[in-house]
Amino acid sequence: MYKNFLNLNQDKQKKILEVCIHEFAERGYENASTNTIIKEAGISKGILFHYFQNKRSLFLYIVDYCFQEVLEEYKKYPLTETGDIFKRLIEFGVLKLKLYHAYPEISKILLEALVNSPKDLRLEIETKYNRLSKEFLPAFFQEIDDTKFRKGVDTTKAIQILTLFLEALGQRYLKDYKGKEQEMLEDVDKIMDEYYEYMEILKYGMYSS
Amino acid sequence: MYKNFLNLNQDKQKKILEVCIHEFAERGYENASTNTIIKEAGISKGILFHYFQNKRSLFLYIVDYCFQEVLEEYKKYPLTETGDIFKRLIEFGVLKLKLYHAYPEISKILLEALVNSPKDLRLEIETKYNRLSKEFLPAFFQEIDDTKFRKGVDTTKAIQILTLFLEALGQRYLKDYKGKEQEMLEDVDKIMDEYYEYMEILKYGMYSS
Amino acid sequence: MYKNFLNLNQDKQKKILEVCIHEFAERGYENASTNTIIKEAGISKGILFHYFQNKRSLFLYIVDYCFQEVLEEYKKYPLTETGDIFKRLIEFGVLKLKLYHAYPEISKILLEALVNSPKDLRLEIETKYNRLSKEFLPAFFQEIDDTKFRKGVDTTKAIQILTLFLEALGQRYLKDYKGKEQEMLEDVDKIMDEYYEYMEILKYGMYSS
Amino acid sequence: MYKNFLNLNQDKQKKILEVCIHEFAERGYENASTNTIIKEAGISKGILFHYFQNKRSLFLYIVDYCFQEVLEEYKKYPLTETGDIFKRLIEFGVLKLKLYHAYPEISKILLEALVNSPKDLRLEIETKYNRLSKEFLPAFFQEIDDTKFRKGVDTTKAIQILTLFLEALGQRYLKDYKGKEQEMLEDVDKIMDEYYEYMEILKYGMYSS
DNA sequence: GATGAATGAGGGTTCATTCAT
DNA sequence: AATGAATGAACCCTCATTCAT
Repeated sequence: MYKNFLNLNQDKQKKILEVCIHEFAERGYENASTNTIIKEAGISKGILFHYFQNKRSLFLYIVDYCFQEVLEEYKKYPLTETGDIFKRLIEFGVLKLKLYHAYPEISKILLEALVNSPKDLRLEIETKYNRLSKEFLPAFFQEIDDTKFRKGVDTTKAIQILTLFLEALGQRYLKDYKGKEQEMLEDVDKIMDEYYEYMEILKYGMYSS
Repeated sequence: MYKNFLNLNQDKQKKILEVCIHEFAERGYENASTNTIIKEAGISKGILFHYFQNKRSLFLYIVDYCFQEVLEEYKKYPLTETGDIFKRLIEFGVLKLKLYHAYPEISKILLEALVNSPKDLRLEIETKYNRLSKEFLPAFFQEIDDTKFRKGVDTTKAIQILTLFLEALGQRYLKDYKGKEQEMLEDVDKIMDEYYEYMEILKYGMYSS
Repeated sequence: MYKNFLNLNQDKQKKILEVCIHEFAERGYENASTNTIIKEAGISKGILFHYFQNKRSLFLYIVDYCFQEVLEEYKKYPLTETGDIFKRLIEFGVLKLKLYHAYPEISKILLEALVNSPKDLRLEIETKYNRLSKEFLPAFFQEIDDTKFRKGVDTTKAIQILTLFLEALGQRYLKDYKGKEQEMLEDVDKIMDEYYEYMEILKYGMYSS
Repeated sequence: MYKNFLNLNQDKQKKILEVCIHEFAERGYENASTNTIIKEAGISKGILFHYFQNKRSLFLYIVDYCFQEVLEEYKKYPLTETGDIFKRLIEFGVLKLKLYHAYPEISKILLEALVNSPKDLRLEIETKYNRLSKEFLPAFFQEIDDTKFRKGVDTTKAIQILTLFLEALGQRYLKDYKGKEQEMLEDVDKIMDEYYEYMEILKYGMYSS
């Protein structure tokens, strides 16, 4: 598939990837211009289409690459809080936000690949996403100590709530800090405090004591 | 402004609106093609721009139309639960979900108009949105009985949690039922039950008794 | 030909003519927009093309009208200096400039009709121009007292020189005062003085004493 | 800048230049059609804009090219008469006329580029023109022996007259010989004689003896 | 006579993709 | 492997002109 590209030396690959990520992040799939890409990567029209058959497959490659990239980052920071789901979720939420802001372009591509691309692309990417998250997420919750939940609380439901809520909260932060990545990093402590406050309320509703 | 269009007989208006909504929903503002629109609506290039001066103003009209459309639907279903915020939110969440599924394209346009359009368009739409939601939302929360919250719970924060959570839950349902609008309507009771279960947990964490 | 238009009451005719003159003067034949014309004249698309079959013939009508208009103006100011060609030419030159500036749009149309229009239009207008100027110009020089020229000076040639020179001088003034019609009218005396200076030199070369 | 175009082989460049010159000369900047150009040059839409970024810059290139072309022609015929301004002007006038007729389209473009183009284009071209004419024109008059003028004659005014007159005369010849370039070249001697006659009259009015 | 809705060709420009070199 | 010249469809939009009313 992409072997022509993968045979390139690392530096050139890196350069091209960076340019593509930048362009796709900034302008979205359809508006991204292969012309801009080759100009900024300093490569020729022909060779781009030699590496990646067409724009579509180039984009799929980039999305995949971004995926792997963030996954590896996630793996670099193993979550320490194992027993207490609330603490773990806060850790996870903050990590996510940090990664969003450490790799804003990669994050933007991943977020928007599922929203702004043409239908067929969207579908293709969606299936990959789903496959991956099915492998990844269960591991996250497997060591949870579910004896702490109060009776009458369906643990799965509770986790659902927490996950969904954190997802939504994360997105709200993302929106609020859009274009102010630096500020966000400075506010990490404040954000974590907020996470805690919210979690405290939820915890009260779920835990037994 | 749009009088040329509004003078048209209802059938033709409907047809054109449907085509535009479909195109803008599927491809977004920038990638929507006026060529596709005229082809599918069976009208000429010239007349489209006779009705709506340009693509931009066509889009604004469509967004406005979508707005009115959902607003009217909302008004059709006045929320009955007044005192208990949890019940009211459930009602609201389910209503929202129903509307999402009854008008998936309209909903998509409204959701993405504020996210994926070029900056200037976004700003123009945002101001309209804000004006409307300032009229609409306060009424929603004004009669809430906040004595019911337990001490130590910041009412605003609590409402934030509920709103965010419902938003996220709604989106998950949306995703799950994508393309299966009928099933969704049949499952409304099941969904409401789920809403209740989730809410019960949250309520426990927030209410005093 | 234009009888539909000519049957209109004078006010309506006037209004339409003014609008057309303005549009054609400002934007030239090809860039002039019949849309703009009907909008500003407050008439309908259909009726404009009912009066004048098409844009081409509308333009020809306007050019003709402009022609008649300036010709009439010329006739209003019969040149007083009869014997002395130099004085008459100065009078004529200044009159011309005044008319250019009294009717800048009409003048612009006439000037540019012969330069900026499509080839076939240009040719058609040119023939009319030539026919008219052949009737008009000889009268201008018929009462010239040619005994004043010094021997060896071909009177016809001399008049050619003067005519050409004045033409060129007039155009230079036109260019210099482009967009500053008011200033020009204020400078009329200064301009006449310049005309005199130039003429004095030429006169010295042509007259006998 | 125009390197894509300049890398073309001479024949193709020539062909495209000719077509562009023809189109711009005949229809002016705004009404010239890039569609017509590509059709007549037998090239594709894409490649025209690959050579020249856009219509504007294509036009600027063409104007520049025309400029260089006539300048080179001027240089081929160095003016021999140095002291006597009259003789020199005749030489110059005739040369100009010859060039007008040898390159009617190029001449038309240069003449009208400064008159009929949109304002911003005009300004850009004007600055280039001025820069060039400031290098070129002074040389033309610098060796003039102005002691020959009779007292009371303002040398500058005199030269103004001569220049303006020649300009006007040239334009009349141009008009007379329009479409009959061959005849004109055959009549060069007759024309020069006429120039002489005219000049003789003017000289008499300006020179002292 | 008078309207203005409707047409569709044409405007300049950008684009992903191909292919001879 | 690598280049970039070349293609032509597609982009939004404007236009003179027609014709049913």
